[in-house]
Amino acid sequence: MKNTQRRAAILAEVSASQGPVSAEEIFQRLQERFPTLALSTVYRNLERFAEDGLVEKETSPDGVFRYAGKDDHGHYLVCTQCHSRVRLHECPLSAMEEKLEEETGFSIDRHQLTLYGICPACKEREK
Amino acid sequence: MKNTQRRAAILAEVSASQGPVSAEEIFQRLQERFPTLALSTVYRNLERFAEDGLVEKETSPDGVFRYAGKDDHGHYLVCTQCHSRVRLHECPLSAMEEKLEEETGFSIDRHQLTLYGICPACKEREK
DNA sequence: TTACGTGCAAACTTTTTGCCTAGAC
DNA sequence: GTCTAGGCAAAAAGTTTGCACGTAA
Repeated sequence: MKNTQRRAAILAEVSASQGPVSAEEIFQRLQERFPTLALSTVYRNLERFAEDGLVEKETSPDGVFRYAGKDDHGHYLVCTQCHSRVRLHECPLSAMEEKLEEETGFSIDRHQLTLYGICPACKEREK
Repeated sequence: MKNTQRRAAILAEVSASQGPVSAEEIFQRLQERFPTLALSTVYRNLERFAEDGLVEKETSPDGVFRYAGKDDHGHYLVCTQCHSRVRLHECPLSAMEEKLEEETGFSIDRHQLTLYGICPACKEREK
């Protein structure tokens, strides 16, 4: 895998992100630094990273693929209106994972959890 | 909500399915009974059912929307090597969501949870 | 110099929308 | 008879692919 500026920037952007990001989002963020960057390049690289296990590819509830750094273990509560996010400190899954490993035979090493809702500010604004 | 043959058939098809089904899948299954059925009708109805809480809309790991009976809320366990997936019927979050709503002031209405690990077959192969 | 990476445009897939007719109430 | 539902076709939105050129090794 060759080391190009764009490739490095894309990976850095995923890693620096809090929570999963879409190809489009990364594309936007890199527009300034790389005005000629193509969206297809972002897709191709993300796909490659996912294959090589550098990032995790997942589908978010809006139906678009999002990518997350493997070391990103935080869970978020994100507002579906203003996209603000709150990081959660608790994770209810560690207990469950052990039971699931027994039941399924998988070795579980990671999970991705994001909750969606409407934040207090947006609820207020709606009235 | 009017009661039409097609609408009833679509809902019945979701309910009869074990696990989530896509619009396309339902469309295929109803082709024989309703040769003139349009795919857009399937989409419109599924969307409507989801809004009214009759079915649950979810994104499966391949990126397409799938719909499941309301009582069939589930999550996926996916193998990071061969990408095989198992669907789980357990969800530890319903209990947690209520607590989080209190703590954060958000109204939580959905969540996305996927677990990653290595499946039994891949573990075997690794040896 | 060779092969991999990238931009651009076009293709593809899945989902949504508009418009007009058909059918439920 | 009125108003919702549905068929058809086209449009959107997201993602992938082919090709020619650029660039890392």
